[in-house]
Amino acid sequence: MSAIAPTPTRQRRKEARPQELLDAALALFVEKGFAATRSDEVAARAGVSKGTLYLYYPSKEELFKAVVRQNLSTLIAEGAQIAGQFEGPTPELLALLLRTWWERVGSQPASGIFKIMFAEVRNFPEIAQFYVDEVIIPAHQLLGGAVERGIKRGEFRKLPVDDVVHALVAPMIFMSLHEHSFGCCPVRGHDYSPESVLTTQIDLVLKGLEVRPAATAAKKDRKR
Amino acid sequence: MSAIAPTPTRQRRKEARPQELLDAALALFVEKGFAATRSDEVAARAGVSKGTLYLYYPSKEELFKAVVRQNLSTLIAEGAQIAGQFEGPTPELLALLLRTWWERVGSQPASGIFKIMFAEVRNFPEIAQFYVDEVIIPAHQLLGGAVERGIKRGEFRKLPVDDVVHALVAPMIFMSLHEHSFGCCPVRGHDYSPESVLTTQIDLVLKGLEVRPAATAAKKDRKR
Amino acid sequence: MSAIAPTPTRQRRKEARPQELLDAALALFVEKGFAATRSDEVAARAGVSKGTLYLYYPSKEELFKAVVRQNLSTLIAEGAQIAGQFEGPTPELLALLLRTWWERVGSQPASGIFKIMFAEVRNFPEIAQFYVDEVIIPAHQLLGGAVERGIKRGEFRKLPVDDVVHALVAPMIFMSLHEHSFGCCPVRGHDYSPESVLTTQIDLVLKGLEVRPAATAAKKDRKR
Amino acid sequence: MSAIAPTPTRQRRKEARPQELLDAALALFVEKGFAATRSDEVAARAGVSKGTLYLYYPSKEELFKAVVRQNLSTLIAEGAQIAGQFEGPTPELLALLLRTWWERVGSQPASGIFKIMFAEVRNFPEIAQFYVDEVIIPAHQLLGGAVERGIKRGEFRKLPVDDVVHALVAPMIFMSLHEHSFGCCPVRGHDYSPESVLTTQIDLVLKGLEVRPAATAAKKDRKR
DNA sequence: AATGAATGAGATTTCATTCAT
DNA sequence: GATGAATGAAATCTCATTCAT
Repeated sequence: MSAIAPTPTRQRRKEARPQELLDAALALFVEKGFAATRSDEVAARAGVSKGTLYLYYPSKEELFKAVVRQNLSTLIAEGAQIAGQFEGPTPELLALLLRTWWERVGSQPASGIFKIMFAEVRNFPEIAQFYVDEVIIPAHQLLGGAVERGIKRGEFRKLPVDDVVHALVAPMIFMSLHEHSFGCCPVRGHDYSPESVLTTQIDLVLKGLEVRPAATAAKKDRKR
Repeated sequence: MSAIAPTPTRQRRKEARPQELLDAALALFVEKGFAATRSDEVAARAGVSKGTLYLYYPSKEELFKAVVRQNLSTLIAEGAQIAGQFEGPTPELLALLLRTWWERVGSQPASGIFKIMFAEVRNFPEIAQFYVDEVIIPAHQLLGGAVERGIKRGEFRKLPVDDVVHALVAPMIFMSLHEHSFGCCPVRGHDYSPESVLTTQIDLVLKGLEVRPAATAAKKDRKR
Repeated sequence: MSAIAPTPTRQRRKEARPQELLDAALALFVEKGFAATRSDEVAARAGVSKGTLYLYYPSKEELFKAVVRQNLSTLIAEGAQIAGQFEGPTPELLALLLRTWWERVGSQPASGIFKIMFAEVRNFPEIAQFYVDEVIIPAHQLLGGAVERGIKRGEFRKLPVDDVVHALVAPMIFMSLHEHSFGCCPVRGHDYSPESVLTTQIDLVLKGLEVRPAATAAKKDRKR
Repeated sequence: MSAIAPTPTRQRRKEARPQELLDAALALFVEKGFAATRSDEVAARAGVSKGTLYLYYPSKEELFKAVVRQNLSTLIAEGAQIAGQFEGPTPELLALLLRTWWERVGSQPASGIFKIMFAEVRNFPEIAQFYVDEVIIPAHQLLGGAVERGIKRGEFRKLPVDDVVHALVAPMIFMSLHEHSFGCCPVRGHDYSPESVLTTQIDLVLKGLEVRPAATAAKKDRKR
């Protein structure tokens, strides 16, 4: 039909290979962990032979690093997208950031990367620093910025910013971890839909941040 | 001197063996993960030979299960201790529960069990159910009960109990995970002391749960 | 200009290919040995792709044999050149043969073939006989003939011809072997120029062969 | 019978293992070369399993080095023994050194080490230096010393010492190489007994070294 | 009961060889 | 003819497990 000759199969596949291999590896690493995943499994899932895998990544460890890097970049990119030129009230900004994060990251396959990180960083110190620099710090800056904005604008109480960020972030990532670990084995008797957890989490934290005349309960608690 | 002959070293050690082995195994499994931990390392750390390990546990997998089971029991026992016959206002009860949990569990070595669980459950399905039944559900019942108490007594807003529990629990466990993963690689520029995080988390959530006349911000957020 | 069209590059190279491949292979086999030389290295050094190599030689083993055969032929051809219609005194003939051999063979890259032969014949029995028939025997005949000529003409003592040939040949080839093995790693403190070794070797052996009235020392030695 | 309990089989074997493995490895490395020898072959020949080999030597390369070192040390020790307190005429000393070397080294299995060295040194630079320092240099010093002694005592002509040593050594080692390479494939029609070669070599070289009034032939040869 | 030498299945990785383009 | 992506057999090495002492 077209005047352009069709890309030859070989070549088309060759270009797609790295991505196919990384996807296969991500899925398996998330499911079974790094050590328990065999090289041939990754190759098989990507539809190639064992040897081909080593044509693209010189060792299983390098493959692992490539998987982490590729998916972290995505995370970072998402973060940048999410942030930006929001104009309205800060509570709405925070709600938007958390919801968007869940839709774009937390509920996507790439969120498996969190499970991998927690499970394996201690065996890959180079990656630890990488992750801290490229994910944790930017994420904290993004959310920390929003919290500070709320405090400055008098919308939020004056609380330690980093700790608030922790309280915001932890339940989100925790949900991802759960899905990838206990996901298959539902906690019977519990109403555990991410959607609901998310909504309540936002409600709760925003209320907790809200400035009000009577803040007696918190003071008491402070004394410790 | 005493009429009681001193326990011979051999025997004394013999009785302590299982515990020593489990402790060594826990430490290593937490540090390196199940697959990456070698049997001889465990034996060496427990001060016995490889062969001896197999006298007590018939396989590395069984050793792993024993480690998890033993430490889950500990967790459960801790849970029971923490709960109890509290009489005062519910916010104080919740604060007490969270603080006690952190002191007795989260900040202790045994908290490494959380990291193990997330990393390995999918490879040990039998354990998954075990953990759900023995840890997740009891913990949720404990905290869920407290939240419900607060709602019934008119101290807390009516929010979905399970979701509130998630918001309470996640940041706590998340801190444990961090210590065991990125602990060695501090996030420079961030003020991340568990003590501070804990205090803010309690303050934030209790404020979020508090009943007040004007709850406008939350309503707005709900619409989306 | 010329009526003859210039050979197209492709074709010109095509004809040169086998030689280029054999040269590349010889160099690498000499340097690293048969097993440690990778096919792609040979191809790369010859400036072609791995696939092309297999268009010319059906396997690495056949390539090896071709390398040996081709270079053995060279050795043989050299042998023929060296021999010839010499008329003068036999000591001079021998000196000439040894010097010429060193210049034309021993000091040339092709001498690497000796290293290969010693290292690999036992893995390639077909080649062993080939080498014996085509190199060792002709060489021995050539030198043996010269030695016999000397004995017959009364220039040399009556010594076992084959053993004398060994004493003539060994130091020469030994030098080649050294260059290809320890060449890169000079024996400090030793004066080891091939030129000097060669001169002394000729001097020594010719003196040793020389007929003289008093040959007492040698007789004593014989007794043992 | 004896009061001494018999060494338990396990332990007895354990002590013998390194030697058994080194012997097996030497034989196979000499026969097939380093790269072409498979680890399990070595293990099998030593009567143990693959895994056991790695209990004693952490890699095939280390095994190779151990083989070389063990056998070279022997060589050096032998050299030292042989040298020493010889009192008689230098020609007899040289003859003794060469004969003893052949009996104790050249004709023994350990002589296979020479073949290995020539074939593999370029791939193991550390070993190259080791060999030069521990074998080549001591050997040259030993023989060089003897040659110098002869020159000083007026028994030998003044010739470049290092070159003479080369002429002495080369035919001996060359014989070893031959046995290990073409040994299985005799050069028909040639009388090639080591004994005979050795005798002639000694005769020839000692005559060549001998001091005599008329040394015309050598002078002529020098001119070129 | 305790040991640690021995085992061998299994994992990673390499590389000669093939074959679609 | 030429290419180089793909293959998979084979080699090295690891480590959970056994068992003679």
